[in-house]
Amino acid sequence: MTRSALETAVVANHEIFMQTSDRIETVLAEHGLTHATAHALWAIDPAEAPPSMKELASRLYCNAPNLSFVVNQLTGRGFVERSTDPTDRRSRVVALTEDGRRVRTAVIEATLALSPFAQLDTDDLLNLVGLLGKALKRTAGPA
Amino acid sequence: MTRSALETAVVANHEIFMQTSDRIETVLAEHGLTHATAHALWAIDPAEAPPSMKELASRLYCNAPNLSFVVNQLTGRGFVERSTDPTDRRSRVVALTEDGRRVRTAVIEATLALSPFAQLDTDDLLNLVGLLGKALKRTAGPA
DNA sequence: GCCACTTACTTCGAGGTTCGAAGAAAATAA
DNA sequence: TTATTTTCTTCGAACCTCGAAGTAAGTGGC
Repeated sequence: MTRSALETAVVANHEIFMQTSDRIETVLAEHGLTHATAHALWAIDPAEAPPSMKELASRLYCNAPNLSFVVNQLTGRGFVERSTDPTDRRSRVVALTEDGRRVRTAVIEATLALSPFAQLDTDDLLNLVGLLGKALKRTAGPA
Repeated sequence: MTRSALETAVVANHEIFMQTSDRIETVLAEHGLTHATAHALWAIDPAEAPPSMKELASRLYCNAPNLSFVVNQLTGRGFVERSTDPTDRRSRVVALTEDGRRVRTAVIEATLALSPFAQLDTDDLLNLVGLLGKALKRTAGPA
């Protein structure tokens, strides 16, 4: 029996992720980042309101203690700053510094350049984005 | 400026991988596996000749010491067996045990069932497989 | 206002994972 | 035979992740 289309897709998605992670390692190291810290940095969109720790942990699929550890490292590097949310003083919001914005942009650009997806032409990319979005949409159930 | 199709695709690829990893955690734990050991188990196809440690490390994008550690765990669980390659006695080949084959199948089935891709219909899946394969093919350069 | 409860986060300590360096064993080549 | 290369393992350090416990702040009942 030959491998199903579903299995092939899952394996290919995994493989593309692993290849991308592997290739950006050098770039991350140049900025003093690891995969965990780079992922967190990426997840903070400077165009949006700074997320709380809780929100960020959910985006990264990690728990609160782990996120505290990661954000401490980013703070130490001067890439993010914590502050207390004035509307709920239990919450800490995490905002990019100017350095953080710069490094985040550099990491994203390097990742896009090294991704296997960079080889696809515009039509294929749009097609792909549609399919990946469809897969994610169906399972995103609002809470 | 809005996000490019390339960036959207890369983010979606990452997100699908994270969601899948997150969802199979319970199943892996039931079999005494972690992500690292499950990935290694998956990478050993019982239909092919057992890979050497070197070959397996390359598939997993990890280095030799790390793979030794992971294979030790799988060996402890009784899922794989090491033996010396008779054609090159420096090499150790890693083969699935009967238990290993059974658990590998269970892990793959659970993963496929929980993957966001499971929501796509056959046409979309075939289309997706074509696009992912295209992205991988162009960058696979033979060493 | 006071008290119990819940929520958001941090610290701590343990365990899991990854990796570079060094070393053992076997193949290769001169 | 001897030097070199290849494959793998062990060791030790650093990093990552998580459960448990603790702190601070919001919420609701009275």
